[in-house]
Amino acid sequence: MKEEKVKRDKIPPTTVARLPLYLRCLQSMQDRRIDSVSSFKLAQLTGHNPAQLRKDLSYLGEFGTRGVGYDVDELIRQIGKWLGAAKVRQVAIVGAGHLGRALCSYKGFINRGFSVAGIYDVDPAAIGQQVAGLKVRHIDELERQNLSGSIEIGIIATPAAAAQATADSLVRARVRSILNFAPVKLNVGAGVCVRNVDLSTELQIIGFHLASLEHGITSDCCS
Amino acid sequence: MKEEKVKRDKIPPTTVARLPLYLRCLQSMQDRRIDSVSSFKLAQLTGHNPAQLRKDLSYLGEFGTRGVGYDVDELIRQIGKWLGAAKVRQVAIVGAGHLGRALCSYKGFINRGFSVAGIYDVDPAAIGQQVAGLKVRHIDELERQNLSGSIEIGIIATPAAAAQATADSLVRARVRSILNFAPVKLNVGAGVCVRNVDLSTELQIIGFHLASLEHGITSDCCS
DNA sequence: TTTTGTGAAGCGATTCACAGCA
DNA sequence: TGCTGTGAATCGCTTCACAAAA
Repeated sequence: MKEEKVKRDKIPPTTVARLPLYLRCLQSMQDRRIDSVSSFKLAQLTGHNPAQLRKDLSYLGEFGTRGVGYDVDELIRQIGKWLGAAKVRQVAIVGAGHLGRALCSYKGFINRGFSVAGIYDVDPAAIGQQVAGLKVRHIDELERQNLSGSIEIGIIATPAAAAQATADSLVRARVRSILNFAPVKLNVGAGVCVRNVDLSTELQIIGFHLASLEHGITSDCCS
Repeated sequence: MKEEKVKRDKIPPTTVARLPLYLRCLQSMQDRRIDSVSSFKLAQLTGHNPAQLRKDLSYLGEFGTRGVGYDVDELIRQIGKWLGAAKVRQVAIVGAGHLGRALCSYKGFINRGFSVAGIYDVDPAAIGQQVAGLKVRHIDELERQNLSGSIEIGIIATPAAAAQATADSLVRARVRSILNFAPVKLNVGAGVCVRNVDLSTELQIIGFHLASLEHGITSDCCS
C-alpha cells in the first residue's frame, strides 16, 4: 500500500494514457481465448514500440515471464487495479443537449466500470425529460443528491458560456474530478482533477494537416 | 509558399494542438473589443507558460511588438491561416447512433469552419431518417457522392467492431483524414491522417487519478 | 533460444534567462 | 521601461541495446 503510493507518483502521465488501450486489446484477446501475449504482439496491436510497452508495464510491476511473455488474465487484473477499475464509479452528466444525451446512452462507459448516476441541466424545457431511463434534473439538485459523495465524476456537456458555472456547481457538490467537453479553461480549486476533451480542436488539428498537404507536405501524417 | 512549406514541417505537434485554444481565447477577446494582448495575459487565460506561448507563436512567424504585445486581430488571422481555416472543410459522419447524431448537430463544428456534408450508416432502420436536416444514407453511397473529393474528413462514430470496415470505406471514398471515436487502432494507407478520440479512455484516466487519491496521493492532479 | 526488464543514450518539448527592440 | 523572440539549459519520454531469466 505504502509501496504502491510511491509507485503511483512515478508513473508518467503518458503511460497512464496508454493503459486503457492496452487493457482493451487484452480484453479482446481474452474473449478470443488467447491466454499469453508477448510485448511485440501487444505493441503491434496497439501501434506502439515493444520497448515502450515493456517500460510502461514495468512501472506497474513485473508480471512477465522471460522467454514467454505476459499472461493475459494477470495483465488485465493488474492494469485494471492500477486504473482503479475495482469499483464502479458514479458519473453525473451536466447538459442535456445532444452531446449529454449521447454520453448518457453510451455503452462504452458501463462496460468500463462507470455508471451514469444522473443527468442535469438548467433549462426548464429539458428538466423532467426522460433520457436513457433517467429523468433530467435541475443542476441545483445535484448538491443535495450527492451528500454521500458517491458521485465522484462530473461531465460537463454544456455550452462554453455555462461551463465555468457548471464546474462551480460540480465542485460544490463534492465531485472529485471533471471531464470537460466545453472549449474553456476551467478554474477549480486544487484537488479537483480536470480533463478536457474538445471535439472541434481535434478537427482543427486535422485542418492543419490538410492545409499542410495543400502546401505539398506529404510526410508524417497527423500526430 | 515555399518558405511556409519548410516552416510547417518544423512546427511541433504539441504546438499545433495548442493553437486552437489560443485562437478561441483570442476570438473571445475580439468579441469583447480587446485589441492587444501580451504573452503573459494569453498564457494565463489558456493555462500555459508565457515563454511557451511566445515560442509557439514564433514557429508561425513574428507578429508581436516588443514592449507592447500582440495585435488580437492579426494573431487571429495568422493562427487561422496556419490551421487552414481559410476554407470551409466538408465532413462526413459515419454512424447514426447517439454520438453520430450529437456530432451532426454540434454547433462548434460550424463555427470553426467545418460543415457536415452527410451522415451515413449501414443499418436499414437508420437509413432514410432525418438528422439535423440531413437524411441518413448508406455508407456505400459516400464513395459515389465524393467523386469530386470535396469531403476531406471522415468521422467514425460506429461501434468498435465496424470501425475498421468504415475506415476502409472512407479511404475508398478518397477522404484524406479521419477522426476516430471507436476504441480501435485503425489501419489505413499512408497519406491518410487518423486522430483518435476515446471517451471512455478519458474516464479511465480519471479513474487512475481517483484511485491514486484513495492511496493518499494529493499532488499533481490530472495531466 | 526467446523474451522480459532496465540502464543509458537519444530526442523532443518546456522553461529559463537575456539580448534585441519599441 | 516593458515585452517579444530565441539560444541554452533542463526535463521527461522514447528508443536502444543488452544482461538476466526461463
